[in-house]
Amino acid sequence: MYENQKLLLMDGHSILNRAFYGIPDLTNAAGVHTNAVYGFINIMFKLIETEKPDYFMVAFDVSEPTFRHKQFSDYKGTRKPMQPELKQQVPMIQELLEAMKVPVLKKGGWEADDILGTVAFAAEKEGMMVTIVSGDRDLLQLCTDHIKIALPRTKKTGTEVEHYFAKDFTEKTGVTPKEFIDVKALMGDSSDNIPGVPGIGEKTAFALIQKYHSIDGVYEDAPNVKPPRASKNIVEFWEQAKESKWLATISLEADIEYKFEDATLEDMFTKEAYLLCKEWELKNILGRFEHQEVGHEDLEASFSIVEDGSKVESTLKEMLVSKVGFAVAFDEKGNTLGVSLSNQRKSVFFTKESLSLCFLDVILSNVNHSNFTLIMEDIKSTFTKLHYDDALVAKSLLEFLNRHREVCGEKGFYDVCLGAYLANPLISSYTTELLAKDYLSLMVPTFGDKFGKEKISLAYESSLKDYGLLINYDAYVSTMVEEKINEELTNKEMKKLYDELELPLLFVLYDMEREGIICNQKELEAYGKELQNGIDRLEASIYETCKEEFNINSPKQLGVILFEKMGIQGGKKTKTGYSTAADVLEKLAPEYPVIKDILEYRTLSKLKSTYADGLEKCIEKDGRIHTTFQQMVTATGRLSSTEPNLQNIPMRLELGKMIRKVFYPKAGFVFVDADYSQIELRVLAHMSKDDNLIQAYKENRDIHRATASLVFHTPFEEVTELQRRNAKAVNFGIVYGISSFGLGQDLNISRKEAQKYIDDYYEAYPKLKEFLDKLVADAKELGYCLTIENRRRPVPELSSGNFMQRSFGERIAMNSPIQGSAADIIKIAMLRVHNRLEEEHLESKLILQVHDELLIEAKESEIEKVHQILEEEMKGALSLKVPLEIDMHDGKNWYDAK
DNA sequence: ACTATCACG
DNA sequence: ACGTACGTGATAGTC
Repeated sequence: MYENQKLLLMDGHSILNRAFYGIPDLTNAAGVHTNAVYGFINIMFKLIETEKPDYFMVAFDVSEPTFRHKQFSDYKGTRKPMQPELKQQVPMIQELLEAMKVPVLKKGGWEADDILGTVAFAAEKEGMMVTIVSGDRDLLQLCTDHIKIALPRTKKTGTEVEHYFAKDFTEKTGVTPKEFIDVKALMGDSSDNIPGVPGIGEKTAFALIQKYHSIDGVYEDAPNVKPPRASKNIVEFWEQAKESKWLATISLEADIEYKFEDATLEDMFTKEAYLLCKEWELKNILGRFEHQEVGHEDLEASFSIVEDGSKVESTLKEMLVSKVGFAVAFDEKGNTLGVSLSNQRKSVFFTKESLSLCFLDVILSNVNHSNFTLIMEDIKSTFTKLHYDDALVAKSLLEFLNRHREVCGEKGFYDVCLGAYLANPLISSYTTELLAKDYLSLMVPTFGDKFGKEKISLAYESSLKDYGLLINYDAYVSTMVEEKINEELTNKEMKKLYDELELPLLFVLYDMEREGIICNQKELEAYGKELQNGIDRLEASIYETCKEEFNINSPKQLGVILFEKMGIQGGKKTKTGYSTAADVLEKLAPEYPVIKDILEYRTLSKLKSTYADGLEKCIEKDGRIHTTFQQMVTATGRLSSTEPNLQNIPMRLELGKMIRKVFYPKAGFVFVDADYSQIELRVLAHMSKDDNLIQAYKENRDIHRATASLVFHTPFEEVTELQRRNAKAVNFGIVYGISSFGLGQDLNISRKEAQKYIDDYYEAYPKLKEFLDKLVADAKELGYCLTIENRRRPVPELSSGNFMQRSFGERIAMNSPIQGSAADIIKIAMLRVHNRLEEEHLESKLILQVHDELLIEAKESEIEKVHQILEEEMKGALSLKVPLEIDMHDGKNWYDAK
């Protein structure tokens, strides 16, 4: 009666264990650890989706000794006792499974293995196909032609599952699953306390069983068994071998009661299970309940696709009566494939064929500056490419945003991703799926779900229905999520940050990206050639000294040459080999001249590959480089710059700094570069209210010298260069969330000396310690830290049980408010500078931001005004307890302007 | 895809 | 006793 039905069995403890170690610690608001439960359920759903079983059960051990292992106090042999965080989750998962009406099989005196074996073989006898999911390879002895063992492996890229039928197992190991028991009887297994036969390891055990097929076979032919060690021991330890086999054998006759009828998957999504998931805040899993309860059918029925251009206008009129969600679809080349709008009740995808030139203007005239909700994720990638991108709609969209920014900046336009970033900046990408899951508990299909690895353009051509569905989801989710995010930002008192800073800044960044910066290709090439000469020279010299040619860029090869072949002492080991990092090598340089060459080689090849060659590839047809400023990447609120990164152009060393000469303004213009002077320390002075620090800045003293004077009890005028340098390092350290080890490492002094510096520092600035301690204490209590402008960063590391993680959290709690407040300040300045340039109708443009620095391409006739604007808006961005100072220079290129 | 290294603030 | 400075991105080598 069960012919061809499918049974899925899970090894409860083993999968729970996998999940626990594979998934970072998660807790709900009450502090209950949930990572293992969460991971377990995900693996479970994944297997249910792929295996599509008719019946499903989970087996657990009972944590009391079983009769097979009764001689040992711990039921799992020599394994360490379970961590409390994991142990707590055993009853939790069982409760959840029971709530989902999944039979939980457990029985005192039997291991989960035995239960799985017993049920699997009984099911096989009834004609079923069985899949057993476990993290434990011991189960492999159970696989047959109808019983499959699935071993999930948690990788960073997701969970992958290995499948074994009997033939797969035999192919891989050369023995049958049954024979594998005999292999274990010979080799033993310390984690299961199976002694095995001394002197027989894995290799020998497999070889013997491949030949003899059983331990009895080996025993009977003992005199001829090789190696001699095995020949002798199989006789001498024969009783132990038999005992081991018994221990290794999974019973197929466990005394367990079950009914397949109780194991149907019909009603897993019960109210009880829903409430448990809610209590444990397993939001991701809650989405599946919604999926079940609401059903996608109803929602997707409200989605449609318009292909006929003549229907566009009338459809729009129908839809644009209230706020709409908006999403643009691009193919892999950046061509526009269509646009979706959603007013929550209806979502419509307009294909590219249906779109008219004035699509957005049509919207505009109809909505009369109504609200827009955008998933900017889809749009931002085209920001930079815009200048040469012909894509009709993308261009008009951006022009639309650009032209109507005053509307957009107030209440007409909402970037849900940007909002979600402010609410939680730790997320790696703000996709529709994620927003839907987090804010709507709605599971939406991804492109990968529908099309796998297919190209986007092909998906559009071949299956418009499914493709349009995805984009309709984007639009639908954006409009649904906007309300939630708005509410969240209001609760967190971040609406001002969003409305008045981040959203308006989006347009400033867009303008900066579009403006770009001239980069002279010929000069860059010439610079690259110079570097290449140096590289060739150094390469030859290094090969000669080492008497061998090797890849100097390979840390692995370099490590072997230096620390093995040349026998250089002091090689610090890393996970993979020797460290060849610059700070390690530098300490060895005086003794070995070749190391100096290697370091110089490194410097030159870095400049060549990343800057000379790398930047050249980024020069666009207009002769300019258009970076992308990422607004939703950093945890602290800073911007980042990609493709290329223009925020890490060399500066510290002269040779590298020369690259800046290839960046220059257009004819009739000059660069004006202004950077804040020690903005982070000034922020610290302000936030900590430390009188000495404030005083020093009010008097506009050399802060590092002043610090040295206080720390080393030396009159200000008599501070030595070394003292100043050390004090500077301490100042930096404070901003980073100081540790004596880190400071010691940086200054190359002992940890003890470093600690003394820190103690003296805190004595010099007494309120600082108090303040930094409070930052940590507050962050521990709240779970997050805040900047001056109420920008928030959660610090989950602070509640970690791991010392290292927790210490990291403490440093984050000290650093993020400082770094983040500095980011707040320069963002305010950018906005104000940009607005001033526009209001005063200047042709000068803000083109770059480098964390504490702004670069303006200024018209020669406007230099004075630009100076004034930078001066006023940067200094006046916020009013702190200390003045904000800037350094400002003009130049005919970026080098000269610094 | 991950690691080591190094460029910037 | 633990083993570290904070925040980024690009490249080359290795698996």
